[in-house]
Amino acid sequence: MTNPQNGSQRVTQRRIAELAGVSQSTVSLVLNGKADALSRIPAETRERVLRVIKEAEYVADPAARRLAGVGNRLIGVFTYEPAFPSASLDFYAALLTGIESEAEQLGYDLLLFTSAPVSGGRRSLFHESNRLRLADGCLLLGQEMDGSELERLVESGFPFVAIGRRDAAGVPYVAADYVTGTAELVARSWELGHRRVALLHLDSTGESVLDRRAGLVDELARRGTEPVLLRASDGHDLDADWAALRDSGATVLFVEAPAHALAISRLAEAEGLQIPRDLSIIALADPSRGTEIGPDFTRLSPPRTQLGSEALALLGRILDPRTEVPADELRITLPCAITDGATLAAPRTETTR
Amino acid sequence: MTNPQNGSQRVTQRRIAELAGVSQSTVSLVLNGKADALSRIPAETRERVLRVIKEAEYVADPAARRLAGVGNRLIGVFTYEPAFPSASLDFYAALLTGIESEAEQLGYDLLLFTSAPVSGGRRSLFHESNRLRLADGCLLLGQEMDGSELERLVESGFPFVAIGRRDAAGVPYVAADYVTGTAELVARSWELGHRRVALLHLDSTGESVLDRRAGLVDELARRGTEPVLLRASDGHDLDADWAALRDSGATVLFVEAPAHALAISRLAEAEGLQIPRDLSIIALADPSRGTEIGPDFTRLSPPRTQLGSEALALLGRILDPRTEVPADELRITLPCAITDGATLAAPRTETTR
DNA sequence: CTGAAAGCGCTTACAG
DNA sequence: CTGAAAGCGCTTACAG
Repeated sequence: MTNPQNGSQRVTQRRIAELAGVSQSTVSLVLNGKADALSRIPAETRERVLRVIKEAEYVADPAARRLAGVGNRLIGVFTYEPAFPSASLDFYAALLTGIESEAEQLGYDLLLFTSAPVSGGRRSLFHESNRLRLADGCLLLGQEMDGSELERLVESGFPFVAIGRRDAAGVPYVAADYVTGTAELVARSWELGHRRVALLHLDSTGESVLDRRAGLVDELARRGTEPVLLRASDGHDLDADWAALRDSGATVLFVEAPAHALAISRLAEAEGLQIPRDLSIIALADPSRGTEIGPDFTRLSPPRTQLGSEALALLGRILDPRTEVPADELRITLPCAITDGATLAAPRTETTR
Repeated sequence: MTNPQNGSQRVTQRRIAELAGVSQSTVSLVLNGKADALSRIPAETRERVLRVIKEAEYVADPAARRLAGVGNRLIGVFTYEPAFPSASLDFYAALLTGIESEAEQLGYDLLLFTSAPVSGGRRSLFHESNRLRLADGCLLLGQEMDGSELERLVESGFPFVAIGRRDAAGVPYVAADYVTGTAELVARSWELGHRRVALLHLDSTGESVLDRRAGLVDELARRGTEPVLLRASDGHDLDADWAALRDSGATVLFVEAPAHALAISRLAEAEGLQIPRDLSIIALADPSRGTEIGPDFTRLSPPRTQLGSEALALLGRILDPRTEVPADELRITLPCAITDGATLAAPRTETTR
């Protein structure tokens, strides 16, 4: 079998140079020369070189280019969790759709860091920083990212953009505005008469989790009250979740994970409650496509595809030597849509406002 | 913004060498040396170097390694159609799941060629051959591949594996056995009493399409008959498909694309037919997850995740300098499962065998 | 036991 | 107008 060591007889610039009767540097110039340098090469020579390049089907070795100091139009994509197993696919698929289409637009290839050792279900960024460097820049995807790791990446000067808001200083990102979206849903509930609001949030200190919680808590605070239940849950102890919920006397329940919302709604119905007549439930993300069919949740719909494409577009601008991206454009926040579903209605006990 | 030209002050082997008080080549040796070369370096020196490497968080530049002639544990993934738009996602997702998990196992990163110009809905492989070379080897995914392009790739010596059977000489692949799977479904229909068999196949000369058709035609031939309808259709003119089907008098219809099967079943029901009482329908692939809910088709279930992981495993073996893959192991065929659904039953008109 | 040196294929000042 | 040369950061014979 061919081995990668000796790429058969790879066509190089030197070979092209021989064939065209010029020096290797002239070949390189014809390929990459800036306009002013190029203009000094007679059109005839240039065309001859180009013709030979075409005939020989020559293409520059990207590793050599990279080593010589130029970009390769290669964007790294680092996912903190494996992307394709169906569990995560629904989270990543829409992001990747946006990233891929933008990559096509901008002429970038994508480097997926799939080799990074997974410990505790998550990939470690810096064990992989070597591979990172193969790319011109990198996109970071994941619910939670280590702040000090991010700061170290910033410091290293390696160009990157995170998807999702990040506290760490100097981190460029494209994020959904969960605060406003959640607050808006709280406001809608309030207007329907809900006063007892509960939140089941993910057991994580990721910024997006904090944002959704802050959106809810702050909006209630503005109206002079606070949630009757704020509970971190990974959805593994549904009975405990349900008990806590019932004790709280909440009339509307916000649940961060759609699958979790579905499970809770099943539990509620098993106890004879009707949704939304007896209990309103709001999900803070779109359900995954592969999920069991459940109620059509009233919910937050983050613009995932757009997050992906905008993140790559931003990275593209950062990488473009011709543009200097103003600091205030390094952090982009996109509005979060609200999808009207069938699980939010006026509370039974407080219909009389 | 930092530009990729000057990786800030990247730590290099030279720097490590200075810090450890050894030469740069010793650093490299400690990092990559074969056992016998290494054994000549005193354990003390080795440990000192390793300690400095760790402290300085040094990682080798992959571009330089690649240029110096070693692999980068980088596998290219070339999809003839964009992978993530939801239309193709269901085709690619399972493959990518298998590929990703195997990549993790083997310690490979994945290079997605997303920049290749798309013309006529398909990417051109050789316009991209440059980028191909960045990877140690490449996986080719797509329904249809240009035979001469494949042969050229074989000839170039670049290591690759196609997913799906390919006629072109010398092409290593991992494929599902559509012939046997389809034949088995024909046999089942036959045993139920079906004698008038129709096939609506994709309008493509891709090997997998030909295989499914051959499986059906040959199995019928073995039983001394032939299909009453063999129709290429891309599903755009359903009425014509339906008319042809009705004229054929078929009692069982094989449809290659699940979405197409769904559309036809709708049409049949609209005309008052019951499935499978009045017409059996068999799909030759699993429906995509995102699709509308339809009948639970009796169908072929190609082992897509396994195809992905086996393809990468095979490529891994091809790339491994320590192993020589025997020629007869360069083409792997995996059995195609059959999923019992609710759309195959004995024909009404021929229940009396 | 360890280092100096060549070479991988490029790009880019710098000479002529 | 075009070429020789240095350099990118590595690996790997080859000297000592």
